[in-house]
Amino acid sequence: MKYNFNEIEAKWQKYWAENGTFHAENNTDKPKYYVLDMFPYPSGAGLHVGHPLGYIASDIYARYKRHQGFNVLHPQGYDSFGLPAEQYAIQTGQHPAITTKTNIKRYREQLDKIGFSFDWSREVRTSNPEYYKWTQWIFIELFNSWYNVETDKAEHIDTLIAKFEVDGNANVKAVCDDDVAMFAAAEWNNYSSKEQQEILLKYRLTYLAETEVNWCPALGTVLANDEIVNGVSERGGHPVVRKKMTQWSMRISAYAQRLLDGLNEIDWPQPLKDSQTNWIGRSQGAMVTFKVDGHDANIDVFTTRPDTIYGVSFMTLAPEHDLVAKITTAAQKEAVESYVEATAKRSERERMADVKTISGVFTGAHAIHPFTGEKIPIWIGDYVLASYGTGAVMAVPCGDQRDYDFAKHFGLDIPNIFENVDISEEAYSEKEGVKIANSDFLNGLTYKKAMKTVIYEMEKRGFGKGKINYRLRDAVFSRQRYWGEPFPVYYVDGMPQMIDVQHLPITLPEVEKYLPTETGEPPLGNAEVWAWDTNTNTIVSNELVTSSAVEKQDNGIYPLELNTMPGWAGSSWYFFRYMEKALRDEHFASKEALDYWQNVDLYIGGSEHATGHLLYARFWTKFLHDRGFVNVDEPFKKLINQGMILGTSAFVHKFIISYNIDLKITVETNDNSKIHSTKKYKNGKYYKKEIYVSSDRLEDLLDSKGQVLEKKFLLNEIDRENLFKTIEKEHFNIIRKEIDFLSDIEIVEITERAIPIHADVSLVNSSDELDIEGFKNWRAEFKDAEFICEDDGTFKVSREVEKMSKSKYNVVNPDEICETYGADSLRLYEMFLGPLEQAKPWNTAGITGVFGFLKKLWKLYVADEGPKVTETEPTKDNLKTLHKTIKKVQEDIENFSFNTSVSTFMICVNELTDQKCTSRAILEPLTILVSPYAPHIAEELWSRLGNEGSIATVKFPVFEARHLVESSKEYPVSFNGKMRFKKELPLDLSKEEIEKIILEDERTQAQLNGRTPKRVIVVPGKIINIVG
RNA sequence: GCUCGAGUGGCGGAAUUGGUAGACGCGCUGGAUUCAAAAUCCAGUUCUUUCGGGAGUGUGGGUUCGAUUCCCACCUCGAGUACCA
Repeated sequence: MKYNFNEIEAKWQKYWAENGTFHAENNTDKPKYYVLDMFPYPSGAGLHVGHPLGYIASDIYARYKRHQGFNVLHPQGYDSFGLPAEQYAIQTGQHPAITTKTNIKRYREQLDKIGFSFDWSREVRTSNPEYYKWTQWIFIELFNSWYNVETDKAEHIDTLIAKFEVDGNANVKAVCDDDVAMFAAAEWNNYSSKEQQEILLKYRLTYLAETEVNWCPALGTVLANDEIVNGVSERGGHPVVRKKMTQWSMRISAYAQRLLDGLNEIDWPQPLKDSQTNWIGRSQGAMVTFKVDGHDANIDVFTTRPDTIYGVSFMTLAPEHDLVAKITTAAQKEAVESYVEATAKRSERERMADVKTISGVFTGAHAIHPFTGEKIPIWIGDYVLASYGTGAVMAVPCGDQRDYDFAKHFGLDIPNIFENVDISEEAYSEKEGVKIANSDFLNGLTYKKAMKTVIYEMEKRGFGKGKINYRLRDAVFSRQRYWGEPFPVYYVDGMPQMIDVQHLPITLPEVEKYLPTETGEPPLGNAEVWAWDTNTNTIVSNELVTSSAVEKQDNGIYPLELNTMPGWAGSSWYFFRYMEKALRDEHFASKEALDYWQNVDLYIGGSEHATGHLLYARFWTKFLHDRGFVNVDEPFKKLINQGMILGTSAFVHKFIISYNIDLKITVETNDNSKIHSTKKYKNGKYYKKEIYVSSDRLEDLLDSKGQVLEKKFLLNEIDRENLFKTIEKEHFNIIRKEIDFLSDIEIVEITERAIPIHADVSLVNSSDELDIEGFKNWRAEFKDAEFICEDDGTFKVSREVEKMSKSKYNVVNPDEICETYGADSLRLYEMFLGPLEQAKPWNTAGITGVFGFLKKLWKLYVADEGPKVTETEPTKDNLKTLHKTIKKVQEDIENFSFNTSVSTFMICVNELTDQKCTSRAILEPLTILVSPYAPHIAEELWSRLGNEGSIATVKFPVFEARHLVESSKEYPVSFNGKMRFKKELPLDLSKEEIEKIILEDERTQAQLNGRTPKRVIVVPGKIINIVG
């Protein structure tokens, strides 16, 4: 019987679905193991072979853990809110919910074909009200929380109010806005409710504030910092500008230190930890206050080098700094204003692209150096960022290259405060290896000592203090989009109010259009039924809202929030939702479920989420932990980044030869004399011939960019000759017909070039040969294409590795692979390509290797006539092969080295085939070993061996070392470290015995050629090395 | 610029604490089978060679009996980040 993979795979996929084989238990004595894949966004394009890589790896691990006796949770779901569905809705009017549903259906079909062991009974979709009810709930809890620095965790806002009522805010240590005013308990108690709410907003973990945001006009929404790449939007690459807007923000900055510390507790790839560390950007230094001369104003600066304070010779403010307008002198007013205006006009991208140009303007004002009392000029310059620190720097040109360049450019002082350091060429920015000079009480001190001393001194004198600054900004949480979670928020008198939890979910309203309103409000502004009735606690028509200010009456009906939540809202807690299966309406997950499953043991996904999803998910987990809703502090214990699968693009080379011609015309006059003339035929017109040339004929003629090398002919002599014959036939004959008296045609100005064109990879076979007919029929423009082939008549394409994408015609669809080779082949091949973490190119040609392996595996169990497994005792060799394989495969899975275990299986099957093994004692355990990788064939063979039920939870074979014990070893014998020959020797020989035997060997004598060895190194069981 | 990661046959890659470099697979070459093709099977396949051997893991040095593996310097490619005071 043949290996009929299509039949087998369909059969077992059906079996698994019908029997709920992979449903995880919530009540069991088994140890738990939670394997999770990063949340997929169901895009319209469907999956290509690159997408399932991580899913296959996690599936192998999940299946392996089941064989090891674990209760495995391996769920899957969809991050189904998001921009593409909405963009599509804007273009077509199709409701995003419908496209999303269609896309999910397609995803599911594709995933099912690959044979994953997902527990679909726990599926999650972020756009389902049943799910986002709890996203809204978390938002409300964040609103009702503040960050207590003393306890170093989030607490309910009530504990803060209690402190205010008793003590005011003077002694409250909280993470809050910079601009909170001090008040006493009595004042607090006398504030109006609105005043109290305004103050509390400055403390809440999610708060409404006017912030400078990244506004993307093309997308009509704001973007978070991690959604911008190189100054343009990550999706679509549209320009982004700075704009002030009232927005919901998340006080993630409160968690900066804990997010940093937590990295030490988790098993994540170092580059990913590094990028989070960078993003959080902790820097230790001091906050120093400079007085402005002649004004009642201070400039606070943050510096990491307070030890260099005596080197300050000027200050620079960001052009956007609040003080700029106030302190600028009349004489400088015009220059400053035009500079500020010019900077504001420049987009963020321009500013970033142009790092080299130094620009700035003197304000005319001076600051007072806090130690020396000297007057130092205050400048503005766009190298100072408004959004970092205080938007102002104390410039120390001798110690900072940017300050140095600025000073040089504008001719400002560069005092040297380093002992024996030359700063005539550049600043000295090293911290170590130098002593401070010209700095009064800091003279002679090293960096470390000077830091301590100067901070102590500043704190004593009251104009500075030690401070840790973070680059991490609070995260903007509002999006001006339709397809996202609505906020459970309505507004009374401009103040946000939370809707009571019992009335959730607040479901997304229907709208006519998915675009912003004419007045520039977000798409929800188009909804007609989008107001909150506090009497009935229902959503009612907007018309019922009365403006209390105008009509002086309050009917209890208020407008709802028009923004929606960002994409990362739903994905920041979904891993907890999978734990709960039954009572999803009552809680986001039950206490029992949370206690049992804890957190994700293994998380596999791409590194592109380093500073987005993976940071936000950690933030929300820490918050939920602080408030006692979950009992873990980190969501993902171990994380692996799978590498990208790249496409192997195929190129055909279009060779274009173009030329002008001169015509020699002979006119016979009446008197039979002849006039010869030469003229350019149809001025400006030239002839062009396009032809496709097989890539082997182009070799060495193209440079690295695919351009034809100068002055070189692209084609060999014969090809050239043939080509011109064709040209003559096609072009010249036409000309000859048109013009009488033509005596000759001369070709002038020949240009040749070759253009590589992507050909669809499905038109190319494993030997890089193009299916010419297929190519002609592929697109209309190739219908009449002509080809110069190889001598054997084939046409070869050239190959290049690129990102897999539609536009490069190198996308490979997993469905087709499953159809032709089966899901088991796909799974094995994805793993076989190379290490999980590395980027690697896909080339469908190679899949025949693993496909052949599966057929060979099948033949070990099933002969043409029927089953061939016997009850015969296994031989020693059989057992050795099996146990070698058990050992290696187990080690490989535990090290996530899946590519090497596929090789191991191949070796195992090759050996057993050679040994003609038919023994059940060997072949039965082998099915279990293979089952995590190729589950369908494993199930089929397992059942053909007469077993009942699924192989999924059968115990993994146990490795027994005794089967690998050897009595002899084939020693490699090296001379000066180079292996020259091998010799089989018993393993129980002593070093001396080995040395004696080996020196007597005639091959040793031949190698030594009469010399006496200086030394003989014998490592028993390993190697023999003879030196001399 | 800075921070990470990686350089091994024609290609994907293997080599577990320093111990036989190139496992396994693709491709290629030759052969068997076949009317023919596909499929299958067998042999070979790092380079070089006067067929004894010699060289060889990005380059140059070092440590060692022995280095793809450890150390130093450099080159190339990839990823992330970018005026962070």
